[in-house]
Amino acid sequence: MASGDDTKRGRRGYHHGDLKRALRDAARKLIAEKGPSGFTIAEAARAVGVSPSAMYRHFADRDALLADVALEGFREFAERLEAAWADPRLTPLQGLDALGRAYLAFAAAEPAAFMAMFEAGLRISGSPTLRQEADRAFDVLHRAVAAVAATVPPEKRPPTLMAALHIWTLSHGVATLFARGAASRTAPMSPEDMLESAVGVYLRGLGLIPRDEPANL
Amino acid sequence: MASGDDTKRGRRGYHHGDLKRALRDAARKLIAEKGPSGFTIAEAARAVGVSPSAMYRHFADRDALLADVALEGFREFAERLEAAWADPRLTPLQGLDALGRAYLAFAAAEPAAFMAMFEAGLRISGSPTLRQEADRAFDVLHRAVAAVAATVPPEKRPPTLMAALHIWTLSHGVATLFARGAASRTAPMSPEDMLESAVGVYLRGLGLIPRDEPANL
DNA sequence: TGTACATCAGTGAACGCGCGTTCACTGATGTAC
DNA sequence: TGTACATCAGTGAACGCGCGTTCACTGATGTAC
Repeated sequence: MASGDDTKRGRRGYHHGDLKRALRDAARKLIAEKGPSGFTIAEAARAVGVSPSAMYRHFADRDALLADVALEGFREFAERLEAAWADPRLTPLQGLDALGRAYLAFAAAEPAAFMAMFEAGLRISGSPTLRQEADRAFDVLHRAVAAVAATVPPEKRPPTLMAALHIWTLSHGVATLFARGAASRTAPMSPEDMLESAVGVYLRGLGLIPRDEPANL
Repeated sequence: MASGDDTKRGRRGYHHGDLKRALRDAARKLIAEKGPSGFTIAEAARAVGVSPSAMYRHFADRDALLADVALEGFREFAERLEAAWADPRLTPLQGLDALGRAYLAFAAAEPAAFMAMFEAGLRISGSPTLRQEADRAFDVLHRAVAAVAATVPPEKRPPTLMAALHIWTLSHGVATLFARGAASRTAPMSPEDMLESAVGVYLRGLGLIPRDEPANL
């Protein structure tokens, strides 16, 4: 309460307070509206109420800002997936389902981050930090798949890395095709149902769900 | 043979011959190099050896050229899928596998078209022609899935539209994540193997491949 | 508590650039007679 | 076969624009004594 005017949100005269965050947020808003290529430094600066050159105190150049949006995106993405999976009330199967929903929810709620991460031509492997956060997100999925596999006798367990990659593929496919409107045809069901049904069939194929039982989440 | 100098490929003086096609091709080359947003009319015109304003005889504006690249992409895409599926020597299962490979091959061979189709923010449903060609591509997949389903007693057949959408999702996911380098981690197998194994598991889950047999393509 | 000074985080003018699009134009081509 | 004319498919100069980036600068803040 004593920390000063919170209403003005950091803008306190000549010095901004947290310009880096403000620019990143403005960039996200612009990217969400016009795509990664439509975003410009000039416009972001204008939105924040700062001169364009102020950006260079915080980012090397335009690409650096974009990479930062992607990095923050991967962080949030990993956090959301972890949060979805961490719920102790869920069975492994339910947890995996929650993970898929979190994947789609992220793509829908943070389109700018999602685009910066996957559609801006970013070379993820180019940056160790970026790669680390991206791997962290995938590892959650990998662990979830392993947990589901562990519900079955050892000799029946499929290779979990492969299964995790397959389910990642399904999630990403649904997210890009149906949850963000790139599909030509409207699907006859929601993205969430689409992903859940696909993963359900897939897990049956792996023998992780009994053949003739319902998914039983 | 008598049709004039074929070597000069259409450029025959003041009039170009087939400038529309030439511009589209140049655009594809540029898009492949720098992405849909990196492509400019000016550069395409330069590549073709024509003034920038010449474009306006053939396209309403920059977006129209891009949409045309996407449309041509969908046409070629549908043709490739049809060709892959049409091979009469293949069993339905083999045909479906060939379809998946054709999907990946297209994404790899024609990245510019693929980007224009799926990653340029194009509203496919906005244009009937575009939508028609996109649907044509999907219908090939739908028919292939139906053919695979038909190898099984009627009461055991899954809903083919849903299955086709699922497999489309898998194909698109593998294409975007692994065949075009957006993935953070390198997969431990080729995109083709990734897709084939995923579809294999999926089809087992649907009961279209016997549980404990190999895929038997 | 006051002062001098270093550092930090902005400004704003300027730069060169290439873009998409328009316009009146003109050279080339095709056609009617 | 030759000529007049309409149409087509280019030119090239010009436009206004907004961009990313640089630079020397200056106002605000923090700190040492």
